[in-house]
Amino acid sequence: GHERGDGFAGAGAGKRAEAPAYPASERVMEPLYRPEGVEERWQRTWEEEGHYNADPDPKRKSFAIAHPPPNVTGDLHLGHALQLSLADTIVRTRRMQGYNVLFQPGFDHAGISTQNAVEKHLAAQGKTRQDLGREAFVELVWEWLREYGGKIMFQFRRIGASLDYRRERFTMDDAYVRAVMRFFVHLHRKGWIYRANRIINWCPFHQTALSDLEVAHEDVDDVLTYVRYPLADGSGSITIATVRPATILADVAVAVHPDDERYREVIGKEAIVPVVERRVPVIADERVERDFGTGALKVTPGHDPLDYEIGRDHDLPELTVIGADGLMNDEAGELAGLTQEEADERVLAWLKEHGQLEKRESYRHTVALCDRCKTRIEPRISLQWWCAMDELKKPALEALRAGRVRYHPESQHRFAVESLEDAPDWNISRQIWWGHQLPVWECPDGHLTVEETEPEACAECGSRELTRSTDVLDTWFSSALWPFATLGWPDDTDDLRTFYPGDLNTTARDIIRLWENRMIFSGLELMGEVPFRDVVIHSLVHAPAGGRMSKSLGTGMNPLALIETYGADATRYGLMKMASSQDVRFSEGAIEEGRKLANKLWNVARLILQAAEGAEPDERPKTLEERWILARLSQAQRDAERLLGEFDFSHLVLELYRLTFDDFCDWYAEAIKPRLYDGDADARATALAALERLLKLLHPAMPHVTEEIWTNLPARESRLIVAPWPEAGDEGEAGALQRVQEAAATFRRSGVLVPLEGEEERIFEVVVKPERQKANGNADAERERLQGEIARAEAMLANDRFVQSAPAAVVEAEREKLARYRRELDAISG
RNA sequence: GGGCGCGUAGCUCAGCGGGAGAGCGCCCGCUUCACACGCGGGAGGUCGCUGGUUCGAUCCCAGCCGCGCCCACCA
Repeated sequence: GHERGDGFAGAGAGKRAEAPAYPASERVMEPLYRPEGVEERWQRTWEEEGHYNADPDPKRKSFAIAHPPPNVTGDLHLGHALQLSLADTIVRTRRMQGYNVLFQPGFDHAGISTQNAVEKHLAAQGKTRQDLGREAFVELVWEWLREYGGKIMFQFRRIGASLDYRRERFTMDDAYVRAVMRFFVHLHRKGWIYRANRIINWCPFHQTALSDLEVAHEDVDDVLTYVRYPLADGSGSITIATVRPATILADVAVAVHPDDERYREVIGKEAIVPVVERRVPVIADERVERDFGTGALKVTPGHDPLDYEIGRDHDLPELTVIGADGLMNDEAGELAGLTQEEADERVLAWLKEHGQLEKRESYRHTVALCDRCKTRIEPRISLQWWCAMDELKKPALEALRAGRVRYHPESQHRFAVESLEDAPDWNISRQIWWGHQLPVWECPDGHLTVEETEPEACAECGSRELTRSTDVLDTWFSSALWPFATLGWPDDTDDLRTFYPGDLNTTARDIIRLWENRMIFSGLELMGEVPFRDVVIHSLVHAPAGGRMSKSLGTGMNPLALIETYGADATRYGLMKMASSQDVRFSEGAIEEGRKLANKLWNVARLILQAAEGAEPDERPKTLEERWILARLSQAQRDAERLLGEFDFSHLVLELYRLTFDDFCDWYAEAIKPRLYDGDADARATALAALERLLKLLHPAMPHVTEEIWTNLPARESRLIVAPWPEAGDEGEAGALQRVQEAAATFRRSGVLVPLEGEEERIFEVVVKPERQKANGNADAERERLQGEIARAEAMLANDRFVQSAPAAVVEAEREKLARYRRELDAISG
């Protein structure tokens, strides 16, 4: 019963509208490029014309990205926007290169996270989920999804992400639920899913078990209490240190390190636990830290993970004095019903009264918190479902080690491998209300039957009185299936055959263990192949002042607001520019830069289009600057392809900026201006061809402005979004490129004309502006600089050790530099 | 405690063995028909610190100092 969100009014999924009427002639190209309206129009048009659609086609090579499904309750944040920008840039390039591209959208039900959001909302009305009851609560969550799901897809569309929105999937869709059930049953039949009573992370607020990965850690100021435990034989006492006096009631031993000289005599004796006056053994265990506190540890297997381990190994009983709600339970005797803090006070009072409180000191340490609600985690022994990892992770590790999945940057690869190697069995059951209920049925005799759908009778005793487990699955259990459950698995579908395995996954570092590794092992187990070849770990964008961006801290930033101000193209550009190292501070300037690039493109297009009315593009260069710009475009294309292959988006975008500003506008456009004004047909034709190439290169990163310009080009019957990516260009004019670039560099530095040997000098005549001539006034300073350079180069070349040991090319380059400096100096002086 | 990453111009960041860079900001000059959201010019840096390797180090190595993120059962 999930109604799909519809981002645009009237832009129904898959509805194909008539081609929109935006004839070029009716469009006025104003001097200032304004993205408002333009972007939405193209987003709608592309979608309506079906350019985002991915349909199985055996004749074409396919390219697929299953985009990470966001949490339905969340707003689009900068991380999403960045992720979408990166992936969409690749996707659009592949589409132009002729691939049958699937960019898969959808949502994650995000179990505890969603439940937490809805509970917060209820709390604001003074209600709890218990007030509603499970059924009504789950219905309320669905209502939320209907409200927010559409919002998020609207935001995805608004950044220009070319996802196939017809294929929107949700991890709670009926078909998806079926896949999740199949996965559970599959693993259970293999014997890899089992039920066990162990100490787990328990959130007293959500009243559920959590996996280790859902636990956050935080430093807090606490108090370390030193407590004397008398020895039963009256031979003295042993002092332990604890931050949780209330748990003393559940102590079952005191442990010391076997090699600790101080306690040699005590091992094997009995100590008397305060308050409850229980006699417990003093045991030796190597896991006790001699340097901490007194070196003696109170052992409380019921309430501490380490103590639990020690207790198991020493066959100690497991006592429990704290209940599921975090309050003291009936076992705590007269403290029952108290909060832990209250119980702490009572225990401390008892200790003081009996002279067993040695001292208290302030102590800063890290505590475990529920990642969602920040409630202190209560380690608790509890019966939960587990997924054994030993067999499951083997093929995944093999695939990672063999490079069948590669992480970018490579440094993350080792982390992925190591964290998978270390992955312990996975606690997959949760006691929350929102999620996939376990496909486990219990009869009155306690037999469990595991089936994908409700069985008629207990598999063991035939009883027909079956109750379904109320536990739900860890949300990542279902996310693990995303790359293929979205394509119809467990059925054998055309979609699966066409688009699985996919190519790429983009994600942040903190998701590697939660998601990436799990998609890899489940893909291998169920599909027999890894779900993607490459994983791009993108930057984490921090607040401008540093630190995490977070709505609760007030340091969040809404990408939609940026899009409103700067446009989606500029926002995409800016985010990619920022995506350099692993953590990066948000800089609005980067987005402003993107806006200027869009405006620059717009204006150089105006120049060419105004002058080239009626011309046809012709990519046959006649002059030096034409040969040069076409070679330069080819070079830029090669660089762009390489950078995309390396997933180096920040350099890609830098390269596009330089290409546009420095080379296309400042040099090429300036150079051809006089010919353009003169009505030179060749100049117009080549300019149109060059502009087309430029637009194609820029389209994946900045789709809207480029498409908008494209429609204004003469005789454009196809959309830029599906225009063929240029053939790897001819760079035969690399010589011209180098000559012009060199001259350009020289020219810029010195403001002096340097004639090109054997070339027309016209290019410089046309480029020269009055201001540049004036720059000659600066010749003294320039002369001085050149003289310095010459002296430096001469000294270097006079250094025998340099000449003999430096690579020949380096020495040669230095000679050339010296010659050039001398030429330049002559030019100024001469 | 472990892992990853970062300290380069006022700010955000490129560069990572042979001339210290970009964008923004700042200063100067330009409203001539693509763009003043522009163009040209300029100031501004012991490239975190200390050692080492090298003919030569911002770049490689080691050690410090500072910062961020992730992980971690010292109660």
